[in-house]
Amino acid sequence: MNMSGKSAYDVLYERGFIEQVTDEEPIQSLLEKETVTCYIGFDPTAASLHIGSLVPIMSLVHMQRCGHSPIALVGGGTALIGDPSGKTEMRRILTRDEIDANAEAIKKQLSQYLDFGEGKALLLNNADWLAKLNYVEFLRDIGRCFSVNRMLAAESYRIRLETGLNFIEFNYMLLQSYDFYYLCKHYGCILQMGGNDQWGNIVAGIDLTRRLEEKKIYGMTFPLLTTSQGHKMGKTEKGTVWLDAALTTPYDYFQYWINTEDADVKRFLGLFTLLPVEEIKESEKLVDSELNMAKAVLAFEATKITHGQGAAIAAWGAAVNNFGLKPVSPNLFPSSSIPRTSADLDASAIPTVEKTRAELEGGIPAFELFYDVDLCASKGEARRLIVQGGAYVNGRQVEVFDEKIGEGNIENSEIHLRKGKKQHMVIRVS
RNA sequence: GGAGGGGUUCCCGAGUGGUCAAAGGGAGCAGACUGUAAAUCUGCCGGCGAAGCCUACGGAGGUUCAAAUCCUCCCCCCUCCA
Repeated sequence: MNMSGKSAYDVLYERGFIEQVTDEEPIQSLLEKETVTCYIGFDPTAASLHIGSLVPIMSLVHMQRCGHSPIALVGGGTALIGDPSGKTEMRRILTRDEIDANAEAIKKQLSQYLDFGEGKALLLNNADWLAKLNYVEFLRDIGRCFSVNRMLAAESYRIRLETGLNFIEFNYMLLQSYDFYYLCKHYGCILQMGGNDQWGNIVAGIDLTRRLEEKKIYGMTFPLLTTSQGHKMGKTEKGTVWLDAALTTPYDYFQYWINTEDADVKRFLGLFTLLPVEEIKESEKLVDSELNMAKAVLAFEATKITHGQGAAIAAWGAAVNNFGLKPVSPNLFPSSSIPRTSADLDASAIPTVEKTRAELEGGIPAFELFYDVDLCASKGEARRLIVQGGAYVNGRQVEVFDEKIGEGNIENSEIHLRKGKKQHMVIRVS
């Protein structure tokens, strides 16, 4: 229970986290009355999590805030196998070293969201127990509890049966089930949560634990997010939106969220911010372009959670500067710490490259410059951009593809480049 | 192990000797319209400052003036049989 008197179940439910639960009533009362240890697995298949993992992360945050005891399980062991759920193709099998390195990085990342202080939350790696398993013993003790018939009926496998599924992937379910059993036995974990594609794996773990321990445990899944347009979350022109500031800058992260489609704003505020639901409901009254204020708050709060208040303010400042973002009125989202005036503007988050005066001497053809500062992936693309009228220098459209940009364009030691309406780049001249 | 079908550009997918940087769709980029939204319409969509050249149709060789297309070997995937 948190201060508001809401149980974790209520919180998760009203914020839109819950897609399916194994047993609604028992889970509700459990979360109301006891300190529940729950877990979610995170795949260390990359060195950073991306926003696809944000729903699970936020769910653990809420669990912790409500006084429960989350376990974030890094799947160092299961990643050696590769989860086939929701995939149409087998994924590349990573080496042990790659996975270990990724697991380490992900641990650090999760620490930004959850307090792993003594007794508050745990961060475990299933390689610690899975890697030690003995094949024959495992088959005898665990394998015998699984019905191949039932496994084949699982949604996650059925899709793959059409294109092919090999034995290593087929075993993934057993290992994840074993994780749940292991965490239940050794850590008292009785609830596993995850994306809805994990339903089959979660249920299998519950069955296994019932058979081995005669203990009833539970599962909860989250909706798999797509935007209202059915697009996958977290993909932009620059690729995946990562949680690591080195891979996706706070500025780009902020931009990703502020570009949320109208229809998704309310849902996303519930899932990706910690603002009270009552305030989020208020935002329903916003119509048309007023909705952009709610988007600004969403972007600000989401950036704050991942990158901190300072980075969020800087990203917001850059948005005010570049896009004329309007301040959010004080009576909207009173809990948000978004700046309400542009008085103390900090635009330092605009992407910047450094150049010396000497480099600009004589001028650089515009298309080369756009390529050089990474606004365009190739010179050809830069040429097309300019020809199509999408390139700007200090707000002025570039008309000739090889127009020389140089000292003459420096204003206040800066040259401001823009690609289309949204992508800005400042050249700071020293 | 045997028989058959496949592996094409970011993804799906057409192409089966020159007209192929490769149809079509999706994604993406830009423009118009807007509200940094959606929808719609238009243009673009391998690289190189033009001609032209280079790189690309699983991998390695070969045939040919010419190969994504034909031949040989290899790798991988699927289906049926064992």
